[in-house]
Amino acid sequence: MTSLNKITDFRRPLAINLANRAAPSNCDDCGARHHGLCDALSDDELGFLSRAAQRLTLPANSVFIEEGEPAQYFYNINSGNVRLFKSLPDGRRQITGFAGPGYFLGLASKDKNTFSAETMEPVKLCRFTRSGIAAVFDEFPVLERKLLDVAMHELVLGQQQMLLLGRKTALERIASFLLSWAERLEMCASGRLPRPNVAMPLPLSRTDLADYLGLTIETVSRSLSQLKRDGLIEIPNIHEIVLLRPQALSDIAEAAV
Amino acid sequence: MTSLNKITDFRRPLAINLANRAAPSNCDDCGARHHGLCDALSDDELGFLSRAAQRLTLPANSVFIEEGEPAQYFYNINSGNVRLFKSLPDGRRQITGFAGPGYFLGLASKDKNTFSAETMEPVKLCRFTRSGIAAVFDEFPVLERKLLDVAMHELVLGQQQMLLLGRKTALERIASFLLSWAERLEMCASGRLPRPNVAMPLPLSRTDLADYLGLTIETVSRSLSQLKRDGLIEIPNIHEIVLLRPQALSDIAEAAV
DNA sequence: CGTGACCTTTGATGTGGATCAACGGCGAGA
DNA sequence: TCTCGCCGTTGATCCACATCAAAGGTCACG
Repeated sequence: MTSLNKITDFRRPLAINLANRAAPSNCDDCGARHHGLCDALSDDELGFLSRAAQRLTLPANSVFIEEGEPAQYFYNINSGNVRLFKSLPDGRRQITGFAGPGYFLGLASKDKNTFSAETMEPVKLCRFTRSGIAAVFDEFPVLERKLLDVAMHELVLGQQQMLLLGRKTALERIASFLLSWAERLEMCASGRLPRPNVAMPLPLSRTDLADYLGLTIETVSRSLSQLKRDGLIEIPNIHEIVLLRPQALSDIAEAAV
Repeated sequence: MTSLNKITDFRRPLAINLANRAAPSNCDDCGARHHGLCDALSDDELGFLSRAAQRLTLPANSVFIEEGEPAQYFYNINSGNVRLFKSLPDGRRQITGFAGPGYFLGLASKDKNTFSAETMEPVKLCRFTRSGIAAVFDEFPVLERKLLDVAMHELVLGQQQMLLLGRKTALERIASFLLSWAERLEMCASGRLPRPNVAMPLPLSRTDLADYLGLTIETVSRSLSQLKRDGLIEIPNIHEIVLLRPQALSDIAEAAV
């Protein structure tokens, strides 16, 4: 058995992502509470799942799902983060979401992939064949109910992002993003605003941020600088942000009048 | 039995919409092929469904799902079209999709509605309670597989729209929209480009178009005029458009280099 | 057939964010 | 420690689209 074929241990977070952002999930290392399918699965079910996948390790910045290519596999991320995006021929890029440990990728593609996925750091993931994942669903119909829930949550997030991209100003986009990122990291007290004065890890380059928010890196940088000038955030270093006044950020994000 | 409680005849198109645009579907009048759940349902199943809904008739321009309100009901549209949208407090609006006969609405909302829905013309629809729709799912698990398929298609459409809103120019947005609308109306030869020189009904105001594409009505009007000037489309009247050169439109929409 | 309300189109002007350009900070590698 | 390359920041300028304004078009209604 080669390393590529090593059986996956599925007793790890198994949240679902169906092409996009998904329910919050963290890797074994971080200690945070996990969400997703694993909550619903028995040991037997986990064992069954584990017989259907291959484990792979990918270096940083490798594109393992390419838009337009035949959709052969489904992936479950074990560690590391990936960006999901669509591109235009002239190089313009729109990041449609980020996927971290526990997310599923590729389920939305019927025939050809409709988006690309690229690792942002070294990534470990499990690969399912089409028939493998179908067998999993046949065996555990409960998965489908769960998946449907997550897919519908994805639709809600997609609508939020459409409002952001279609109608919000640069500053509103940045404020909205900071709050939604805090929510994704479960830094919000019971679904409300994030707690202030806590350093929030932000493992995204300015380029990623710009391509996610439909802006340029210069505008992203300027908007962050303005929020810093106005005392709403602090930027101790490039990969951390401290939210000083979450309520003020929320007022900007939602264009409170 | 009041008219509101009249039993629905579910022997009509029953495609699914989960908050957004959905798989193509047309009403009984139009004669086009229908997609969706009805393909998968027996007469018994349709009968079961019919006992779970109320039928309602709404006038034009009535908002029957309001963002932020408690999510009590699910709806299945029988006739007429509705717009789905999110708003900001200052009145900016983003239409996230349109739903026509056969579409389901409200499934994505867990607690509060995350979007609003407004009729664009007089609309007949069926209303399900939360427990009613749950019973339907318990009775016919096949529905869930179908719903999952449709939800995933919705995610794909959502990603397309994010690319449009985040990275495309006004002209590219209009061209993309015209092609996707033709696709929705099933005017495309086997999933390819729409047939040229056929009048395409376009029952949207310029305002709706602008709010869907993240533009202003003036920019929409100017872009359509330019396409007309360049000989790519004709506009016989405000509610019809003829695509003269679909390939050229596609080149613009996809920013072919 | 006239009136008025509303929508669309077109033109003139304004502006938010893109583009172009220069500089600075930081980590890798010799 | 120096240098190089890559990012991120900041400033100057530009431009695509928004905003402001006005003139048709269309349709309902008396």
